[in-house]
Amino acid sequence: MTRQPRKRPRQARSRATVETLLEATTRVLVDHGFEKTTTNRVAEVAGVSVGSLYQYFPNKEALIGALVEVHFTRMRALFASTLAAVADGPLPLAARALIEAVMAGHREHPDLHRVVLEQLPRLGIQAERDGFDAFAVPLIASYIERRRADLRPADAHLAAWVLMRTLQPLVHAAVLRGPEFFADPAFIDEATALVVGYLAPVGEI
Amino acid sequence: MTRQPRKRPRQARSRATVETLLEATTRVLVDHGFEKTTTNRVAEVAGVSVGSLYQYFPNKEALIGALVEVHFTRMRALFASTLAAVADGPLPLAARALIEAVMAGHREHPDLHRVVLEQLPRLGIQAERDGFDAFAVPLIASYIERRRADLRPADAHLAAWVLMRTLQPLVHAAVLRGPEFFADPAFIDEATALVVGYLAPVGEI
DNA sequence: TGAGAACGCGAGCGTTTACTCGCATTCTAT
DNA sequence: ATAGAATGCGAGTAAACGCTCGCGTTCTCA
Repeated sequence: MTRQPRKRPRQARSRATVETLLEATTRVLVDHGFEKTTTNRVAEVAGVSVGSLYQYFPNKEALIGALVEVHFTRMRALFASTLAAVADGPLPLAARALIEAVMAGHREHPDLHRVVLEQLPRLGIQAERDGFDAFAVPLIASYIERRRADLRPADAHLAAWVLMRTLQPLVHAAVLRGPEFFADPAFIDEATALVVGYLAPVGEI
Repeated sequence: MTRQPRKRPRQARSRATVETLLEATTRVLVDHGFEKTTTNRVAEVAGVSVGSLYQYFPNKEALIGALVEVHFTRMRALFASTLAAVADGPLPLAARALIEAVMAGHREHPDLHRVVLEQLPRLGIQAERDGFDAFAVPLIASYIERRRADLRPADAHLAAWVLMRTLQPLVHAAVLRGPEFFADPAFIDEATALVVGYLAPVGEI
């Protein structure tokens, strides 16, 4: 159940082993899907012994957890820096920039994301995503708070939560739907409209 | 892999068995979670032999699939009838009614939904949800189409898809977050605002 | 250069779990 | 009443898979 490596790699040799194992995990996940991803197969693909695998990853979950951790860490950085950069501009531009940033963060390994995202709940990794929410929601909330006068939502925190729980799956759905859709500018337009329409003061009808 | 029952129950006795098995599946899922739900345990809880279980369900997946099927069937009916009832009224009322209907549909067995929803991808049931989308998206699209003059989206089908992929996870997230949040009227207000803001002509800012 | 730490190995153990099979029991229809 | 269909049984099988353990190899450092 522990997620921490049983042993930290100290020598260059073992750091390379860990690296190779993570790459192999990615490949196996993508090529064979989650079900068929076994520790033995990962080790085999990595050209490493299972025993060595278990020196650095206490269990299978930790292996995939490490991959997920990398993703969320990158997304946190990406999200925070993008928001900081656009926080003072007009809302539509800010929304668009954030959406594009999140999408860019998923464009790198779309097939890996597809497999892992689908299986997130299965892992103890619910916690990881909740962790991302715990990080991002306050950021968005304080953005809304600061512009309270220009925006509709009364409860900034609730609105931020709604946005997270709305955009995240929307982007994921777009990723799952394949690259040609994912890249479609019309999709980004709609996602932006969703955010702006939600935050902006009530329009007509 | 087949999802169809290996044999259809003909006598009252066997129909009762199937019913009992489904109830037991629900209970085991709720009480023990997905991981610990084994066919043997389900049979045991049902007070039925595993052998009998496999007479009517070709595999474990079919067992849970049957449960999911019931849910989606009910949701389709609920969704269609609600939309038909409010299609001619004002948008905010229609949106609210639909959201409330969907939420009502999840209020019945929230703990079951929690377990099953989390694990949907794991099953071959992606298909089931896609089936629901295939059913609901055209309905929404034609609603938008009909009111094209009063609404913003140019591409009705895309807009309908975005709404589906937005609201569904939002409601699910609310379910997962627990009943006290789920019942909160502020949440319904926000979800409604999301839909209305998205569909209505551009507001200010 | 040698001792001890770090690293690597992989056959195989132990457990879990979906699923089968041969036979017993109960129902239906004539 | 009875043949045959439907239903029910549950110990047992087979396969998958996470993970261990004992031992060999390579590195670090004084």
